[in-house]
Amino acid sequence: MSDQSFPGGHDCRAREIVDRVGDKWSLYVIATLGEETLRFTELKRRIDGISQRMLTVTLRNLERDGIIVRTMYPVMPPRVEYSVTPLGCELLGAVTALVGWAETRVETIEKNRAAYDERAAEQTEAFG
Amino acid sequence: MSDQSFPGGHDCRAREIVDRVGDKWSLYVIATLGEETLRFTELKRRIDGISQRMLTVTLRNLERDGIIVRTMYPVMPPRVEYSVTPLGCELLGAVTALVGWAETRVETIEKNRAAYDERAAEQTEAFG
DNA sequence: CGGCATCCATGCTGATACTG
DNA sequence: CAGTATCAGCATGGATGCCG
Repeated sequence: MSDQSFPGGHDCRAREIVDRVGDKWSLYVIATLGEETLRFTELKRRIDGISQRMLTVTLRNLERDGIIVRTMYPVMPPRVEYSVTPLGCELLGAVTALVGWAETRVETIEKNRAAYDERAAEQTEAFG
Repeated sequence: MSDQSFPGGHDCRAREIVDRVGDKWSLYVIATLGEETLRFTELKRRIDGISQRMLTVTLRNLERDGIIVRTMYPVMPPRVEYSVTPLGCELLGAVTALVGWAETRVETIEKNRAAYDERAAEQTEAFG
């Protein structure tokens, strides 16, 4: 129990990092930039559904963590490129594993959910 | 672009699953139950900081997905045990990888953040 | 193009109180 | 012990408008 730093919950700093990486958009930004360096607008186009604001916020946070790097070219119109750092590349592996798992298990989980909901409905029907 | 189901964002069902698993407490519940089967109160005690409500909510969601299983013994006082399913065990690997990465990189990331903030402060100082 | 500032809706979350 | 119910606060996130 003492050699496991995670479940015990002592290292809340790791906790914070996982929260950050696991927030609504970070995984997608990381995965998308993991393929190739992209400009802001192109990135936004690829992560469909993300708002400009959230892309900006997510990018800033990841940049601050050193997971991605922002390269600005002082030209008009502005040209800004984002790419993953070596640190971000490490993370990419874990992210891919997690997302890969989710994708292969989508069907199973949706089936589980449907079954669960059905059982719940039966309960309501019987007692509600 | 067509063979990558994740960054393209077509499979929003996987998206939903990742969101669920990546929410505030799920990772911790999964990781903690990954070690051993536990009762509600003991689980709450181990995941320090979680409220009773959030533990219940998180547990229900994970149970619905089939990631954990709930076993209730109809006795007084009530005895309920939670454990991970085989499906949850699969996830455990990815979770462990992600959290493991976060733990080994805590120092690096905090250093990155500090450096970033310092640069930001310099900017403010110079132009603000 | 690549942002930032503002406003506002949503909902996640925690605190509290109550139950079988 | 293992919850449920309710309420309130705050963070998250979207929409809009403006700027270099």
